[in-house]
Amino acid sequence: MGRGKIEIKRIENSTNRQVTFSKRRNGIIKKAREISVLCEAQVSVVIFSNSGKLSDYCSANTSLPKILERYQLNCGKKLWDAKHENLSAQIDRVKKENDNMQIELRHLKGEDLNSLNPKELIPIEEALQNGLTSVQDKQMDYLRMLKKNERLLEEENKRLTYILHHQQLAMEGNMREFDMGYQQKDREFASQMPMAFRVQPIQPNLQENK
Amino acid sequence: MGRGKIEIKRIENSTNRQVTFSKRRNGIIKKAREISVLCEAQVSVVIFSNSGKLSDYCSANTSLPKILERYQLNCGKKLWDAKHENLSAQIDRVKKENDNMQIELRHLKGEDLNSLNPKELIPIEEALQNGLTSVQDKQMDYLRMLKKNERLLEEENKRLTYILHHQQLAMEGNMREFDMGYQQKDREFASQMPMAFRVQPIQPNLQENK
DNA sequence: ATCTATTAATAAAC
DNA sequence: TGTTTATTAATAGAT
Repeated sequence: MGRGKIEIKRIENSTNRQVTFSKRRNGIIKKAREISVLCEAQVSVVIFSNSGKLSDYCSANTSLPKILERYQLNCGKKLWDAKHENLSAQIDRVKKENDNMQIELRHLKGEDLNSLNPKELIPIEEALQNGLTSVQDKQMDYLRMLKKNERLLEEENKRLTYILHHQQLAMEGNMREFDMGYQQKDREFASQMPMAFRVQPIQPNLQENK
Repeated sequence: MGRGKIEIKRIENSTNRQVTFSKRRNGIIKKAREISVLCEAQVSVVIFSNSGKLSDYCSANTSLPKILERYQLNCGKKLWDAKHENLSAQIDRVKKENDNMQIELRHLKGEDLNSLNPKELIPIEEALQNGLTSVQDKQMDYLRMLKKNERLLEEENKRLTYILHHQQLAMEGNMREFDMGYQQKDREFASQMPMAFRVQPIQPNLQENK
């Protein structure tokens, strides 16, 4: 059907192939639509062109998943069950892991101990002892850190109080000597103050382990 | 194309419909084969007749699952993923549960404590204390039970030794008095022995909590 | 199923 | 890509 008869074999001319694909694809989809209407058939057509372009048709009142479901029921072939089984197996695996952890957790919380014999209690007791030691060590660490910060802050406090006191004294002095000129006096005050008591920024390491 | 033109609408005559279905189905599958050869296309056709009969075609060098896989990749539509999504969601849920338990377990075992602040350590410490108390209580239970059984067994031991001793004495007596007839003696011996020392079955309750 | 008149599809050209 | 047209292919109705 066309200007000449063609053999059914790969069309070598790429343009021709592309054109023929387009026409015939439309033809097939038209035929599919027609048979589905004329004969109340459920039809699904999926076509990938040479270049990877997808075309598909599915008769009205149904869907590709429905047709595929019916396909599986009808001929018993598995289309996606392989994946399905993989996922199911994975669920089982993870659930089992879950159960084991659940049991371990319950035991560590002192539940369901009656299902254990005396020998099985020993490693649990050890784990609890170790855990408790670790947690209490960590708490001690925090406590020490807090104490240390407290000490630092107290020292800082003292230092600031001391400086404040001296500044007040100095200001009172300045007030009295106001008539005499004060530039010289200021410089003298600064050089007399010990290094350790000059105001400096300090950063207590409250979060040293973060 | 035929002796007369037909409208594309349901064929009412059932025989006609059946015949037309058969012819057109063959036509579509032939066309599918042709396009796949002429244009190197991948084609899948699935047709269910009105009566439920399945016909299908899939181009050579591929398979329906492969085409469907490609279909999903290509157009993103979900074919069987609705089913899989349930399973995937379930996996995610269980995995998350898993992770949480894992973290809890690690904390109880004294690991990864640096990621916790001091307030978060408190409930963990309490859980460990409670767990430890429970486990040690249970161990004490077992210990008490063992001690109790030991005591019972010791008493039983004494009782059996006592009976054995008396029987030996009696047997020696019997031997000496063998000539005189022993029926009467036997009955006398039995009535003389105190109730408490007659052999009785005893069942130490080694597993009283099972 | 097979036949065949007729319509439909389409290859090649534009 | 879309249209045209000569030709082949598909098929409706009959057998």
